[in-house]
Amino acid sequence: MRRRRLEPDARREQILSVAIRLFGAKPYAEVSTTDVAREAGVARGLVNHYFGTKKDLYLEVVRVMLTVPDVALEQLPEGELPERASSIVNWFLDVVTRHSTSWLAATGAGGMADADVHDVITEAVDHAATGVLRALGSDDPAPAMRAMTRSYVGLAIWTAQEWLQRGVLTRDQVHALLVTALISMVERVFPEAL
Amino acid sequence: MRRRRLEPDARREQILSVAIRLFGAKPYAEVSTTDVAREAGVARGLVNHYFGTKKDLYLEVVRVMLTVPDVALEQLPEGELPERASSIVNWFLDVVTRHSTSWLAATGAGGMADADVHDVITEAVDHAATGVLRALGSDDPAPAMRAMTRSYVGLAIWTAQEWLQRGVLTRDQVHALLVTALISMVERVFPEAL
DNA sequence: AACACTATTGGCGATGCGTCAATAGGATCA
DNA sequence: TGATCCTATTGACGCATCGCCAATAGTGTT
Repeated sequence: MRRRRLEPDARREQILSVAIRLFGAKPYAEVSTTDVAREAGVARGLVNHYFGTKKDLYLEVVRVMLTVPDVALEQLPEGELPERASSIVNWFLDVVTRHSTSWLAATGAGGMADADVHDVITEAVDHAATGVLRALGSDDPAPAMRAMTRSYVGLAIWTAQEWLQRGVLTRDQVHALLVTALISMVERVFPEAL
Repeated sequence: MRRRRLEPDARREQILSVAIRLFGAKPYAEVSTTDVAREAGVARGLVNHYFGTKKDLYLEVVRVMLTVPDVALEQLPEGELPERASSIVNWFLDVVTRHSTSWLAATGAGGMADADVHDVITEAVDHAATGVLRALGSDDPAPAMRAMTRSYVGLAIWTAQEWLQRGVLTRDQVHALLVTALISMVERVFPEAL
């Protein structure tokens, strides 16, 4: 058996891409490190060598899955609340649509839901909440306001899953629901909560 | 070793209660069938005999965890929308508070998030959505309306977790957020979505 | 007291994971 | 070009868990 020797970065990247594909297609428990190694054309021990434990590898995969280019977040329209809400929701739906499969795998069924994974997802949600708050013009919100925004992001995630997995709602309906919910939250809840 | 012989129902019940306790305290992967058997004072093979595979046992556990006495759902106040919304939210928060640990384990971190488990949770969410819709006086809603209500239940679950795990929000704030969101949804989204 | 029914046991085989000493690819240098 | 060194890579060992099934032993019945 002829073996090929790669730069550590390249090998790591290759194994990671295989893992992303497999964990995106099947749930955690149904993907063995043997599978990853075989598809990468590599000994199983090498996977452990680069990523430590299997859970560590999965955490890396989830991190990549949830990492999202937030360039678009920097250049949001200046208009009134409805315009800003609409555009941030559109941005979110675009992201989810583009990475739908891996995104569903990371947040919904197919994951692992252990404590560490939960932390990674929580961090991503918090990041998204920051983006939403910034889009609303609030750069340094009160803790309660930030917490409620995290809940809103949860609604967005949940609704996106409902949309993509069940197919009952149209994108326009999802958009309307999320925009309305966001505006209502800002107008009716935030003023009283602070 | 003296062994005790029980009625199948009793033995099954006993093992199940042990499993509920363990799966409520530790995530799926960290609970072995050996643990369950040991704590139940029983051979490991017996667990398989009564519940089949480990996942089957876990599914049974999640079902029990999510099963909720919906007697209170039958007798909801007759008042206007705000009153009805407030009482259904209160009912939900009461349930979550009472079964908080097992409830968090079933819906959030600590679970397994495989496809079958996801189905069980989805079913429970759908059941809760039915309750909400009934509280709103809608017994046979359009599919889109039902789907949006499922999303709302998702918001409620997410917010409850935010509340119980992070402790940033107070119960009153959670209540206000959920009631407002529900009313907004009914008033602003449902009329246009149908 | 002997029997029959079946709840219960304990061990077998398979699979997956983490680790580590041994191996060999390939760049460097004489 | 051929010897040498560094380290990327391998393969196997030990351990844990799981599903399965034939053997065993409670317990009510005759």
